[in-house]
Amino acid sequence: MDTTLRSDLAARGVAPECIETIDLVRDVLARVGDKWTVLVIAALASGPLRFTALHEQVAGISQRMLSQTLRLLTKDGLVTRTAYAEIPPRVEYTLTPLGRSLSNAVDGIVHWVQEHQAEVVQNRTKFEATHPRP
Amino acid sequence: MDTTLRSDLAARGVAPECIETIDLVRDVLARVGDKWTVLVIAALASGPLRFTALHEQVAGISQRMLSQTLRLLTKDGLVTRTAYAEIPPRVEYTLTPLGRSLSNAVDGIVHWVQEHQAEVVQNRTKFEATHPRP
DNA sequence: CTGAATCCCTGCCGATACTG
DNA sequence: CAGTATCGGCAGGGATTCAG
Repeated sequence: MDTTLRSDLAARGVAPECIETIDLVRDVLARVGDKWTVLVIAALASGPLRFTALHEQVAGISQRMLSQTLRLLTKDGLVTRTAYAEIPPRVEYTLTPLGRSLSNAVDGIVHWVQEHQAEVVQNRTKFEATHPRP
Repeated sequence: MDTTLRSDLAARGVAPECIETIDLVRDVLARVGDKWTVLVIAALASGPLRFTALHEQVAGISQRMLSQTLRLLTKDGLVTRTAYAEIPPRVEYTLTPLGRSLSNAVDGIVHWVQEHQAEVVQNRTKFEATHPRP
């Protein structure tokens, strides 16, 4: 846990419950900002999927990362894991209502990108043109 | 640039312009999900600030990271950098309209956290209780 | 099929020191 | 004041192997 920021904020008299919120905001942003989480959520948005299906649907993800991502999502209550006692085993992952609501919040950023994509790309190329990196 | 995902998506026939958007969505999410960007944007939301003021306002950030973060934000056109030819030098950073619009989009996630904070925390503790990690 | 465990490499980021 | 340069730790994540 990032103790540094917490103590820095506390040192300047920020209210504890406010620090908690700031901490969780950063935590959630880091989570949705990681390499795979949003892709997994997006894949689950259209309905429940089992492990292998997810592995196929989310392009390029490794088993390790899929497993880890799903465990974290399950832990936060964004995804439910249902294991059926069969042979071979079958496990289904489903987006919870909480997970859907987060997905909707993330959609806000997706829409922002869709609206401002051209502008950002243009800014980048213009910046590189005026700021030569030798 | 994550070539892997791009080729994986291309291999299954996803439209090129759609891949570009997906790429930029991940890029923006990774940016706002990094350790400092949102804090810097939040600090600039209330008005222009110079380098040192930002360094004091954003708790715990190093000069290196502040400088780097500001350069990336400037490159994308989210922040403008204005240097005054004085001694000692003075540089002001200001959020652009584009930066403000992104800030608003991120607010959606902040609100989500504020609404569902308790639920997430509760889910986590419950998960740890039912999933003992020796 | 659904993972967990291990190895290893890369890149992020903090600390420190230096410049115009 | 406003940065850049350099070094080093360490955590994210990919490939592979093992297990239930």
